[in-house]
Amino acid sequence: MVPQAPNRPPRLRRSRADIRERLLDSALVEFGAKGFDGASTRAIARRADAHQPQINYHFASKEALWFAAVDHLFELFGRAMDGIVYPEPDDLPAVADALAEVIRRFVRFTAAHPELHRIMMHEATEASERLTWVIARHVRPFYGALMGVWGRLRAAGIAAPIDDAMIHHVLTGAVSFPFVSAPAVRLLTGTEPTDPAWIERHADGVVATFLPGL
Amino acid sequence: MVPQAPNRPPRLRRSRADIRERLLDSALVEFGAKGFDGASTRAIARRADAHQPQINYHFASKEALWFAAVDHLFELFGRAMDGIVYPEPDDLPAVADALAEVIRRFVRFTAAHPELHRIMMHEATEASERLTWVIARHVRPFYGALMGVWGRLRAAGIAAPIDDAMIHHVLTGAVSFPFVSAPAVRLLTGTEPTDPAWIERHADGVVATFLPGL
DNA sequence: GTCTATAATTAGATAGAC
DNA sequence: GTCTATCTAATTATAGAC
Repeated sequence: MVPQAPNRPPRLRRSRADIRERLLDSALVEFGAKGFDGASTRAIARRADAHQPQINYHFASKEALWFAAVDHLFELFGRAMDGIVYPEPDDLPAVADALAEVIRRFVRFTAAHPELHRIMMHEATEASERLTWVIARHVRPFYGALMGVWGRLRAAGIAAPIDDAMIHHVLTGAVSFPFVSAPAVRLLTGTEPTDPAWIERHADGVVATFLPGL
Repeated sequence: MVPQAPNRPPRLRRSRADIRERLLDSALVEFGAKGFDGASTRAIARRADAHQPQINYHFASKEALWFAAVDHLFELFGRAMDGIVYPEPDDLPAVADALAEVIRRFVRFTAAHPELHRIMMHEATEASERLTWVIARHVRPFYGALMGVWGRLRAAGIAAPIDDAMIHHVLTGAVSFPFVSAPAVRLLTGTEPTDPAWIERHADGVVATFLPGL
């Protein structure tokens, strides 16, 4: 019974203050690529250059890590919408301009952070506590804001003829699917959805299509 | 050493000729809800009222089951498009009518079989052999057909101003996202995406939005 | 707080009785 | 072809040295 095996590799200690943030970023990529069940905590830790048990140390569980990572990402999304000026509801052309700006920022954010809607897509295919939580906490505010103006924009002939109850998901699908499916876009079209010109063309197209009366 | 334990449950034999098809249908639901990695062969077998090893008997592996199930589903999709009359390419109004009919059938099929684009979404978030295979085998033909007419419809002022390289994914996202995310739609809007009236309103909205010059 | 070791569970696949 | 039992590997989580 030797107290220390002779050829055990030396214990490397990699102390870093930002390990929590690195784990959050890594979790977003892995959850976005594989979904909650498909992603493994080992892969998340490896990508963050950490050890698997550190996830249970810095977060309570795999699920707690998921909630923290999604909170973090929606915080970034909210920040991307900062500074939008919401005009008087009766000034419909100004409302349309503001919505166009929201759509453009939505496109750019989704291009920069495809993980958000990748995770939403993975989750939205099946009812779950995680889905209920993310919708109540993060999605409903944006849905409510769009509901408040879409009907009036349609009546004024500015917005495309899509039902109020459907516009949120139709618009979200049109905006985010090319970035969520970026690997498929590359295979199918040979174009690069992270190219800035690609992103702006996509934003122009979506705005012109969904707000044709602008 | 008793040759037969006394209280072992009796061996129930459930022989069914349609077990292969039941496994395919079950696999589509489970792969659609959880993705390839998240779905378990035990859950797939349970839903088909079969035993887990029967998957390895009737199919070579979990992956072979995935390929067979996706092949089966795209076969149904192709059948849903049967009978579409493709007019002369120069008769643009007739081409637009045909495309509108394709979109309507696409909407109805996705409503009836949300598993197809659920599986596509799960797969498209990460490059893989499965993604490469399904795009080359099943997606590219439809992409090619749309490419052939979209530019001319745009030039004629019939189609919405979306780039040729983007229209496939923008349209697919707009059509399928509400059905792929049906659990989210129910939570967020309180409406039911499988309701026939809902489906037709969605089809009308997408056709009018993407083919405004019709 | 980081690390090794491992417990407890579950995964896909296989062997062989029936 | 169906079924029970089981193998091997991978999973999340925990215990305890450092």
